[in-house]
Amino acid sequence: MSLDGPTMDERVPRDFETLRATILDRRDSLPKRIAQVAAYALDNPDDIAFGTAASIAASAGVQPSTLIRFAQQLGFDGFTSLQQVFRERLRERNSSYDERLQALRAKADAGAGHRAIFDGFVAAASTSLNDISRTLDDAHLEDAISLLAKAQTIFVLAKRRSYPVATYIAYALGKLKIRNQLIESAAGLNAEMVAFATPADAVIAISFSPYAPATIEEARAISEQGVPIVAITDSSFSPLAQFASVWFEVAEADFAGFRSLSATMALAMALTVGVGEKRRDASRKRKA
Amino acid sequence: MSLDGPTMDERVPRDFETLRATILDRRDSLPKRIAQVAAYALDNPDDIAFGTAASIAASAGVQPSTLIRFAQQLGFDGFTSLQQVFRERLRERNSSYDERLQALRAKADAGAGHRAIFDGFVAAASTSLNDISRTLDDAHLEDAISLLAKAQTIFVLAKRRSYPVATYIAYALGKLKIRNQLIESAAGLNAEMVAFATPADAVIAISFSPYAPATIEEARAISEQGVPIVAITDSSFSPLAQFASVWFEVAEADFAGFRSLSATMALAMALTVGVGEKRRDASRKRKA
DNA sequence: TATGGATTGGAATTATTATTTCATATTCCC
DNA sequence: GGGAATATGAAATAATAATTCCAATCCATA
Repeated sequence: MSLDGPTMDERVPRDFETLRATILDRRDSLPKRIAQVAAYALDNPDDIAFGTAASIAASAGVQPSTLIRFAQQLGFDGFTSLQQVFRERLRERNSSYDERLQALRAKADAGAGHRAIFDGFVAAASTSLNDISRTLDDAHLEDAISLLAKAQTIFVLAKRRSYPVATYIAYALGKLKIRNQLIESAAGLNAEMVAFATPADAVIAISFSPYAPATIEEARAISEQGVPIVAITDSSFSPLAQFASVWFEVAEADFAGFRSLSATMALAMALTVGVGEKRRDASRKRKA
Repeated sequence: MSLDGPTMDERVPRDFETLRATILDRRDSLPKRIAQVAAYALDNPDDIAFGTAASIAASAGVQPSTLIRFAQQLGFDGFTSLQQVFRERLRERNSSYDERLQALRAKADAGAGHRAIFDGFVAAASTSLNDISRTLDDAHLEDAISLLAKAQTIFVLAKRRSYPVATYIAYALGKLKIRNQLIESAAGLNAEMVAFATPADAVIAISFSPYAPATIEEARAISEQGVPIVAITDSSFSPLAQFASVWFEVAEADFAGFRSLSATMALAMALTVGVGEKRRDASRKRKA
């Protein structure tokens, strides 16, 4: 019999991800009942965090002592210390993304490698998504969709940083068979393209500070032709807000000098698919 | 003296928001020590969720019995049932986005309005971000960045759904003053553009199932010229994975038939900014 | 400033929960 | 198939934590 139990080189997992990896790693070499607990733990981490040894054991279909053996097998000295890891995970996850973002920025500045940069962009995106789901006004969304659903052609207007959103909108509208026109012209004919729009059409315009002058200029021109505009921008002082029939304020978090686009993307997709649905409903009604 | 204590009309708060409101409402009419607990509870909800009566009491600077009185004051029959509310809050917040996404899809299908569509896209984006932070391989990230940092010109290759990502990469590389070339040509000269690439350059190629044939064809051609490729795609069966020196598997959640781009975007930005940093470091070293 | 009621602190008590122990069952190897 | 090593179940035990109780204190009011 070799010296088993908590030997020196066996590191106790301190965070959930390490724990998860350890469990997955040993999964096959674990005894049946212990493996049963392991599977349950990974499937129901919340239960482990909050339950008592007895209640968890019952849910997992084992004895409380098996739970403790499972914990010891992993190097913890009891169920309680294993549970700490599951609780810490909830705390972490729940700690506001803003705080995490702060920490990540500091980390990246300190030169903590490229993973930190990646984490920063993920955090920025998550923060932006959280913000927009809190602040988006349902009524505006309805208004914008109604307005766009009535349009003969939807013009899509955005440059520079916002341009990727415009291309995705154009792609999605195309897939939904909704007539649309991305305002970009290699031949420098934007002004002429804009001139084709009529009040029966509509525009989705996207621009964030510092507002691309071309976007603003084209938005002004097009609004003067009486074409309704749905704008996505970042503040009520935005020049776009003045020309717009409906406008959305989207605050994207930034990291390393680049703003996230995730909130804008989500909104853009909701508008696009919303228009698609509205049109389907309308044409169904017309037939009936 | 009126009938105090747990009277009939005094509803016990079952969820955190109601509880919060109740506390805020009564804040002024509470005895000093109880108010002290109330303030602590709202400031440190996580501690209440996880701590023991004794530990929380110590942190809040009161006796354990005061905690229980606080709970009873609010209509609970003891500290334990008050604690349940704080725990439930963590569970809720943390309930996997996957489940929420399921629920939202059902809701949207049932025609629950456009807000449901929007929520669905937000949830899809969040799910994708969670997934990628779990699965991204740090070593691949390092490899890809080193490879791209050495390139004279970075070619960016993506069509259709992935095209927005390509435009954002091109924008960001441009802002960082890194020479790059987006492979898109209104004049149909893509093949010629591709032919200019040499082994001293590098490619970022992005394609998801169903893989745009043009992307695959161009990736093949360019890899045959000996140009190293960093690929972002969705499975190891992807044709892109074959041509790539380094490739990333990104699983984007979809909603209403459109996949999120948020994870891909985050990865793309990390690559871009990572390359920028690496180059700055390298040029600093050369000077020293 | 005296008095009654409300509030608080701290220890005693009770309840709950984790852990240990030991008998029994299972598995693996010779 | 026999026997050792390992795994499991169930109850006993130890530890921990919630609750209660009572004396001391505070505070408003007459």
